[in-house]
Amino acid sequence: MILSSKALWDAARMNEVEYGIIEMERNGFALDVGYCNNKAEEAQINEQATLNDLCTWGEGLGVGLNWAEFNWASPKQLVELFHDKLYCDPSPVWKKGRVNLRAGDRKLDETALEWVRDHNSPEIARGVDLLICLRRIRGAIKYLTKLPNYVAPDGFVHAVSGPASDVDPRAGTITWRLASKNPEILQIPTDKKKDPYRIRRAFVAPPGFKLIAADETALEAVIFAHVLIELFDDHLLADLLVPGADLHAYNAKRVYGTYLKWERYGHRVDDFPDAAFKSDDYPELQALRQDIKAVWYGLMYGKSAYGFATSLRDASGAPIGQEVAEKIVNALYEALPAIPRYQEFISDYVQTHFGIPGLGGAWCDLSELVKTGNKWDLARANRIAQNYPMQEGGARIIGAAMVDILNDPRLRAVGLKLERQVHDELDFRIPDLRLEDEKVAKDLIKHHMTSYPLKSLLQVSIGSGATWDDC
DNA sequence: CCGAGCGGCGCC
DNA sequence: AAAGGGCGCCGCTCGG
Repeated sequence: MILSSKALWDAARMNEVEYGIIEMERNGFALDVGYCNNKAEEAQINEQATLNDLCTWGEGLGVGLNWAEFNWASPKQLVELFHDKLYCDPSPVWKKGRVNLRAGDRKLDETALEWVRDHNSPEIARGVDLLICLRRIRGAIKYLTKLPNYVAPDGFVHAVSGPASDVDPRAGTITWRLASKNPEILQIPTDKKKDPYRIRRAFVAPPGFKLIAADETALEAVIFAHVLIELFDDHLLADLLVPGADLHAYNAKRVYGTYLKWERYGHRVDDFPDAAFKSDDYPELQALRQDIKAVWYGLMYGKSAYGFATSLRDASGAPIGQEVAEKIVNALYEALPAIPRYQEFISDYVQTHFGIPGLGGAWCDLSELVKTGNKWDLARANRIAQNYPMQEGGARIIGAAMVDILNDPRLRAVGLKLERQVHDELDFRIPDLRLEDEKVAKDLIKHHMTSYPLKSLLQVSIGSGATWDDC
């Protein structure tokens, strides 16, 4: 077993997590209905304008479609338009990987649409941009119009959250993460580019309260670091996840500089200080840091050079290709040798035991996939197993923190209420207090969120404000 | 008319 | 044939 020592410790808490979830659901959260209505109105006006533009664009194409009847939300009609009428080559890529073109698959999600846009005339590109814009607007309208419907008579929204169980109809997951529904508060947009209407500004502190949001820093990476210490006594990753260190800058320097010997701004990439990789003065270094970060998280989810070959782009926007992708992945393995070591360990473990335990001891059964003898099933089992200990571990750690916070008499005394759990984030409301009381509450929250017994260092960033967006 | 299946997309 | 883990919701499509 990898980490069963804490299994009992966690089992004792899982009951309490159930109570914490119920309390959280009962607390609910406040919603600024006026904000939702105003923004919905604004979005609907933009939606109509975009639809008009699309209609005009369509008429200019001369492909003989009935634009009054055309449905821009229909995948079937979009395929007909772009591929049967406009003869655009089908995109080989989509958001989560490659498209199986030989099987006749067609994708027109945003990633695929961008590929179509970049491989066709400016006229077609304009339509693609309008369509992407329309989808963004409609995505926002969905939340802005439906969220107010969930406000209960007590003035709060009470979403449903829960852990996975065959007999439990509540939302939940195999990794013991929570899910949420009615409404789905875990999926509220946070990326400004994707959400110009700032939906999180509608998640407000009720009168007399303030919101606090506390977020575990790089939670799954910290758990991974712990696992590497437990398994191999390898402390390198843990040392890169302490205050002052920058894992992704380290990786960018080692991979692109030390191993690939790339230069930027006339110097080897590894000659720059870590801080340069976050500096607006060096956008090319920022881009390298972003890329290696994408590789990092891709690897965490089982992605391989095959996938990076098309998902990573060079400066001109072209896919980097298999050869460069392999170089980058191999260089990252050299920079952090415990990664391939972990992958081999997990692969062996899964073949021997037909499953994988999480950090907290939950068992993930993979026997169906392993025992078929099919190499693709086995590869899928390996991908699941690579990630499972971290995702399950994250759920346990945040669950334990929830319990400790809810049980803390000092936090109860100041009236702290848990509103949401977003996998590695806990959101609260607290009565408007004297400043020093708020500081005490924040320190206690931080304490409980960093107390899980790991050999690596948990860190928390915490913010407060009048809306979730401010936090 | 309804439900299943799926494409697309938001979050971590 | 397959090459990125875990979710929930909306809209479209199609068959019963």
